[in-house]
Amino acid sequence: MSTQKITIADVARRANVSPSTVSNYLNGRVERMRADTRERIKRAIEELGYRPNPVARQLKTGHAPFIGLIVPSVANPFYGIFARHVEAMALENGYQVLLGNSDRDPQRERRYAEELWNYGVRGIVFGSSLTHLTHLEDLIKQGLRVVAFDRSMRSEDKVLMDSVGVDNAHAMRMATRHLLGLGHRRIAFVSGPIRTVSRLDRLAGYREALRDAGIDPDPDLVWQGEPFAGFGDFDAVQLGRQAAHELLTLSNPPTAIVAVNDMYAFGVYAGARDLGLRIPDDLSVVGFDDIDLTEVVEPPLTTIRQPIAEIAAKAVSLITQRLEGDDDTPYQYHVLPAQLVVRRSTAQPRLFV
Amino acid sequence: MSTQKITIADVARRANVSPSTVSNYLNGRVERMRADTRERIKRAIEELGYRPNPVARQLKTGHAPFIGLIVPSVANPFYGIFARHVEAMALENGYQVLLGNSDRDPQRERRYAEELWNYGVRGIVFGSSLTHLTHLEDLIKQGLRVVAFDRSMRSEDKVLMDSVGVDNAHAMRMATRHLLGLGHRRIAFVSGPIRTVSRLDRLAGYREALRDAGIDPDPDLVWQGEPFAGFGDFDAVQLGRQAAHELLTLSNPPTAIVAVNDMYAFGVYAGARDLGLRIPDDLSVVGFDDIDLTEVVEPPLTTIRQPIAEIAAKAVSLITQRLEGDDDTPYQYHVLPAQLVVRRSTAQPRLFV
DNA sequence: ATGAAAGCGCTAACAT
DNA sequence: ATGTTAGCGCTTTCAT
Repeated sequence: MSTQKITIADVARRANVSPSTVSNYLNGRVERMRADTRERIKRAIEELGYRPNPVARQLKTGHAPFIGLIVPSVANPFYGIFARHVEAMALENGYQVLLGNSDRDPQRERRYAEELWNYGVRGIVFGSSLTHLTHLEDLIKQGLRVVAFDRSMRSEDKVLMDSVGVDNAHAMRMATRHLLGLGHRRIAFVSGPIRTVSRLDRLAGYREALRDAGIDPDPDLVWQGEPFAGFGDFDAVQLGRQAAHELLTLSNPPTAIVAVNDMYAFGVYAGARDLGLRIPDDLSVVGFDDIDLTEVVEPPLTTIRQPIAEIAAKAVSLITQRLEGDDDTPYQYHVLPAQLVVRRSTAQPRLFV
Repeated sequence: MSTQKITIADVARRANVSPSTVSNYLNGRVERMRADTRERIKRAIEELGYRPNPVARQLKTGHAPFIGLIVPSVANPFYGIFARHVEAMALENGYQVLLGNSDRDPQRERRYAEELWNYGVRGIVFGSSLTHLTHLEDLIKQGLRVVAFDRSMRSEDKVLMDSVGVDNAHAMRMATRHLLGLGHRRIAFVSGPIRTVSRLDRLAGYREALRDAGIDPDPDLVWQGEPFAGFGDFDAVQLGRQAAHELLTLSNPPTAIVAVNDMYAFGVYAGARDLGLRIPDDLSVVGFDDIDLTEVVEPPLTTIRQPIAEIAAKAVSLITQRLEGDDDTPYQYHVLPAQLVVRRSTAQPRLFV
C-alpha cells in the first residue's frame, strides 16, 4: 500500500551527486554550486516526489520550527480568535503553531510544556498565566522561552519571561467607574475560579474603583464559580447564568454586574432573562474582551476591548526574537491599551435614589 | 544555560546495564527482567531526570503518537468545541492532537496534511470536507487515513475515507419545513462560500423542502457571501449581517431566513436589528449547530442540534481503529441523528395571508 | 536475562 | 565545487 519512502540518498543517486550536496541544495547553500548540478538535483527531487523527513532533520539539528501555544480553551471564542492570530503571525515568521488547551490547570500546562520541550520546541506562548509558575521553573532554567499573555510583573516572580497584555486592573477600574458614574452602588463581580494573574488584577481593579467611590466592597457580590466536569471555559456561559441566578435573588441584589469576560456576561444575560429581568432596565452588565458577538446580542454588550491582534503579534515577535539570537534584552511586561466600549447593556439603575 | 541533555546511554551507564535494557524497560518489556535491574534503571532515570527523546524514537519506529485535526477555523466556537472533544477523546486513546485551521482552502488543507504526513502523522480528522478531494488523493494512496466530518458519500468519490456526521440535507429539510409549517413562503438561505459537501447538502435540503411544498426556489433568496481578508469563518457574523441587509431590503423580501450555521444566524440578528426589524415578529431565523450561545441570544435561536461530542468520539475511534490494525472494514458514512430545537426565533409571518 | 551492533534519514565538519 | 564520514538518540534483531 504505502509507497517506498524516498530518501536523500535516492535523490543523490539519481542526480549523480553525494547526499551532502543534496543537503546543501535543500538548505540553500548553493552559492558555489554549478548550475547544472543544481538543475539535476532539482529534477531528481521532482521526478521522485521527494520530501525531506523533518524528523530526521530535527534529530540532527536539535531545532524544531514550532512554537507552542497553550490557552485555557479554544471553546472560548476569544482564545479561538487569539489562536488564529498567533497562527497567522507564526506562519509569517516561518513557524508552525502547536496548540494545547489547559483549562487553567497547572498540571495540564506542565504536561503540555514538557511534551513540547521534549519535541524540541523552545518557545511557548501562554494565553493565560497562572499565579504560580513553579511548574515551569525547571523548563525555563533549561532554556525554554516563554511569553505570557497578561502576566503583570509580580515581585515574587522568580521565573523569567516576557509578558504582553492590557492593564487589567486599570481596565476593570474603567468598567466599574462607568457603572458608578451611571449611579450604580451595588455592583457585582462575576468570574470563574480566580487562578490567573489577569483575573486577580481584574478583581483588584473592581475593588479599587469601588473604594475610590467610597464604597466598601461587599464580599457577597464577588461570585466565583467552580467549573463543572473538566472543561473550564467550556462552561463559562453556564457559570455566568448560575451567577446571575444566585446574585439576583439575594435579598439585596446588585443593580449591575461586571463579568470577567464576555462569555460570562452572556451567561448573565440568560440568567437575568430566566428571572424576568431586563437589561439594561433592571440590570446593567459589562463584559471583557469585546469578541464579535458582543455586537450581536440584545442588547449589545458594553465591554472592554483588548487589542487582540496586536497582542498576538507582539507575543510572537517576542518569542521569535529570543529564539533567534537576541536573548539579552531584559524581560519586560508590554502593556497595550484597553478601551471601554459603551453599548446598550448599561444604563442608570431603575431605582436611582 | 541549558543543562546537558541526558540520553539513554547516561541512564544505562548509571544503572550498569546496556542501552537496550533501558529501552526494554521504557517500552514495558520487563517480564523477564530481574527485579533489581528494573529497580536500578528506575532509580537512574529518576536521579538523572531522564526524559526519552520522542524525536529519536520516531525516527527509528516511524510512528508518531499524534492525530491531525484540520478544521475551518477555531474562531467559530462550534469548531472550538469540536476540537476540545476531539482532543479529549484522542488523549484517552493515547494520542495527541495537532490542530490546523484551513479556512476551507484546499491549498491550506493540502499543506497541513502534507506537513503532518511528513512528520509521521498517519491519521487526520477533517472538520469539514471540501467537495473535491483530489488534493489529498496521493497522500491517501500512500497510506494516510482520513475521517471526514460531514462527507456524505458521493458517487464521484475516488478517495477512500470514513465519514461521520448528521444527514445535512434531511436536517435542513426539517428546518425549512418548520418554517413552512408556520406559514412562511419566502424563505432565504444564508451561507458563506459553498465549497463543502455539508453546505451543498444543506442547500439541497432547503430546496427540496420548498419544492415539496410546491414552491419554486427563488435564486435571489440564496445568499452566498465571499469572506473578506483571509480568515473565512472568522467573518461569519459579519457576513450574516451583510446578508440580512441585502435580503431584507429586496423589493420582495423574505419573511424567514435559514442560516448555514449559528454564527451566520447571529449575524442575521444584528442585520435585522440594524434595519429596525424584530425577531420573530418581522423575521423568523433558524440556525444550525446549536452552540451554547443559541440559548443566550435574544430571542433564543431555533436551530438544528448536532451531537457534537458523539461525532468527535466516533471520528477519533474510527481513526484509531484503522491506525491500530483493523484497516479492512469497508469505508463508511456514519450518520448520527440531528434534531430540530425550536426556540423563540421562529413564529408565523406577520402578514400571514 | 542482558548486550552488541546496525540503522532510521538527515546535517555539518572536514577533506579533497 | 563536491564527497566522506561521523553522529543525533533511540529501537530492535540477533547473540550469548
